[in-house]
Amino acid sequence: MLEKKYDYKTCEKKWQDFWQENGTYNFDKDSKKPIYSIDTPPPTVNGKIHIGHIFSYSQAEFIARFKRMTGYNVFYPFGFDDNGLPTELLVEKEKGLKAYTVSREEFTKMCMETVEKYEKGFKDLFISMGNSADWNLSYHTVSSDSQKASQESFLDLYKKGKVYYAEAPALWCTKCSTAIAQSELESEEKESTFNYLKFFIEDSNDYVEIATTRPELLCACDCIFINPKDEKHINLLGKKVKVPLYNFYVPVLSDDKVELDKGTGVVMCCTFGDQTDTQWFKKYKLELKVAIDDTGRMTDIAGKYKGLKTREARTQIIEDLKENDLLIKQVPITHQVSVHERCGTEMEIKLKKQWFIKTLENKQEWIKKGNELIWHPNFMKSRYMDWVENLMMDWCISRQKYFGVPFPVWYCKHCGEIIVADEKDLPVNPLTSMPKHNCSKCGHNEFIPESDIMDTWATSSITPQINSKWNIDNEFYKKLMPMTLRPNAHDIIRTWDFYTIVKSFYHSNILPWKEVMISGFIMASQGQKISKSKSNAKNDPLDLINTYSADVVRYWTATGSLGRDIIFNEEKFKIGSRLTNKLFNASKFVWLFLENYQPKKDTKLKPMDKWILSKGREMQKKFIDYFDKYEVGLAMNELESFFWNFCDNYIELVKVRLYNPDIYGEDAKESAQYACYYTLLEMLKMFGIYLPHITEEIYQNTFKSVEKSSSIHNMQLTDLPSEIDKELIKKGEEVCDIVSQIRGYKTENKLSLKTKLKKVIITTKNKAFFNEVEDDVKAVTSAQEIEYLDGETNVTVDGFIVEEK
RNA sequence: GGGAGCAUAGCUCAGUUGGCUAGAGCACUUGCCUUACAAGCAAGGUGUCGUAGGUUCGAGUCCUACUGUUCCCACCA
Repeated sequence: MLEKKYDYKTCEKKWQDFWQENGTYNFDKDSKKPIYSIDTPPPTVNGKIHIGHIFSYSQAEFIARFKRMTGYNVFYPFGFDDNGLPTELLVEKEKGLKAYTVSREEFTKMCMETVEKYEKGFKDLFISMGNSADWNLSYHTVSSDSQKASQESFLDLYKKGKVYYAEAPALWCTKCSTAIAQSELESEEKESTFNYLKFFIEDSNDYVEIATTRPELLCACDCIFINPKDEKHINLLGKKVKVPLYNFYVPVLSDDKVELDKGTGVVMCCTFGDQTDTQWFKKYKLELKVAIDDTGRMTDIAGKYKGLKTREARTQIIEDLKENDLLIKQVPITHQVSVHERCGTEMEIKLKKQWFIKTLENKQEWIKKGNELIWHPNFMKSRYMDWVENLMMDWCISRQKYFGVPFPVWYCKHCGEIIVADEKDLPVNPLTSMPKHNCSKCGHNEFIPESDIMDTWATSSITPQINSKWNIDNEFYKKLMPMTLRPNAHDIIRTWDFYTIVKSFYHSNILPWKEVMISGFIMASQGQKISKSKSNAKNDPLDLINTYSADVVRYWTATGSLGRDIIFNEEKFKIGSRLTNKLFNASKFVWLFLENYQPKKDTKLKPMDKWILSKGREMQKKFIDYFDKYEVGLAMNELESFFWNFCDNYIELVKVRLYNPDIYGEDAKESAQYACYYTLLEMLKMFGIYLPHITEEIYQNTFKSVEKSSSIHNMQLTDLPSEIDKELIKKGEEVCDIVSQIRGYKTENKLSLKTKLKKVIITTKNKAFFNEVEDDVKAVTSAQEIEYLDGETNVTVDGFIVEEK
């Protein structure tokens, strides 16, 4: 028996504990069922989980549940990405210190503690959302196993020549004081100023005008460029010009990349102002002049500006240019600049020795792999393709940071030879251990450890390998790889998806997964992203769970279609609450008539009972079709509208039969019981995907006594016992239509719905069918007599009886 | 500048490979305490399907162009 009211506050916790204790969602290693594996992205441990995470993770979770209920042994691990820059930034913020102010050991310890604290919070939140991951399969990218896998991955690439150590221009964040990768850039619109400067021509009183937004780089100027087709400036070619304030001379060169209509059509080249400068640097073998140090301050070559932050230097230099009559004019502009996604700092370019993974040389392969993958929705593939086609640099994986996976690398102090660790010694920390052999090149035995750590993505990009026990359990690896599905939001296609494809290809020449499912973003009202800075109590996951229940929050995450951004709209939560309330009440009601009922296969069905089964079967098919396309929201729409139809039309039609077997016969009751039993059971299973708590509560108190399965979530979806009979469905709908018209008559006449009608005249072309269901129609409309006419569907009412109270 | 998504009722959105008179919920109006649910039920009005062409017997759906909007990428002199 069900309680009178459903109390989510106690029930949700109760069932969450039950599932954990019973291992309801555990992966069965020995099962014979086909495996469906999900490569769940481990969330970055950098603070709070916001509603966007909940949205994206729930969508994938629905798939896990669906597959579990359709014959698969679901492998659904949940991990945490807890190493690298994001964690360091979090710890620095929390502790109010900078990593370099404490020892490396001490900082690492702080990181580990912080990570543990946050992960507990993350895990609790996902559990309280009813997430059905198998928590026994949890993993951490900073764990020893992950570090080992990550270092193995590095060594494998090293042996295959896919990773190299070189001095090459790399993107640099002066705030985080580390190299970063192209994928970690974000563009931001910024206000800036074009400063038109005078570059005097050697041995002349003439000058050439050059517009620059970065006058602080004057000291790093190597040359100036004109376009070879620039007739106005072509006579400058071969001459030298004097760099303002610094008064050294640089040559005038020409290059096609110079745009005639930008600025003055003449550009200064500094090492490095932007990506074009790095290309010119290589092409013309220019001199390296470093104006900005690792932390964003001016260097020696800046002269009097040394030690100033770049912005301060810029202001000073502009003052000085004005004073020396070298500044012609200033024009304000807005332009898109690349900033570091983690901190918003404008990106610089630095020439330093870094480790790179080759990505540029295999563009064609990345495109091929992208095409082999099945993308849900398909249009998201173009984001991947766009990214691959526009790749400019190899993937820089070394970070000048502290908390992360170390490179298993030393350098010979004598000859500089790179010494890598033996695979059997992994994981290693080169800072605390030494190579086991002398330098293979020069035989010396003094080494300098690599103190950099790896990009966090270098580890995250092998989650399929980590979870499938690559190099640990070969049989298991073969069973799981490639994984079936990678679900993630569209913002990390260029990182997670791309890098994982790169690694799997280099390691094993396979795709890491067969399919990817890309979910959208949650937007605040005006179509703005809900970022951490914009999240508030109104959309805080915990508050929402408290206010509406986890089931309702889950319901909300199933709105919309896959891949599309949706606007956060609280209305959906209210609709979800209504749905759960209705589901509970409908179940309670139906079970008034199902206590001690045992469904019989040979039950003879009345037409409307056949109708609801057939209509339900039709809905099931659509539901499954949508799930096959990963359209979890559209699948739920089908189920939901069927359910309301079941309540408002079907239950109303048969309730009199259920109440009164003495009048309508035991057969009529049994027929309705049969249809109710199966329809409700199947609906509960399907709703269970979205609303696991309330459906479990209902199941445990009702169907379990008959069905015996320990949890509704361990059951299989089964076809309703009926064919899809389109004719029958149509006829049944005509009955509903007639009933609705009769209700309309009562409403118009301000009558109660139970008012008895003297006579109802139904016009239909399906008189025979109406004859069969006459009891139901009479019961639901309180009509005492029904007369039939042949023609298009219509109904008239001939009088009513108002009973005295 | 290149690419992608979206544009349907006041709001949020469905509308499958083209096929009856374009749907749902919310909101709004009116009524109903009906032996599950008043957090309920019933009934009701609401549309140049962004614009302009095209294909077709037939277009919200396919094609072309345009407009608006969001996102991705490039552009940092």
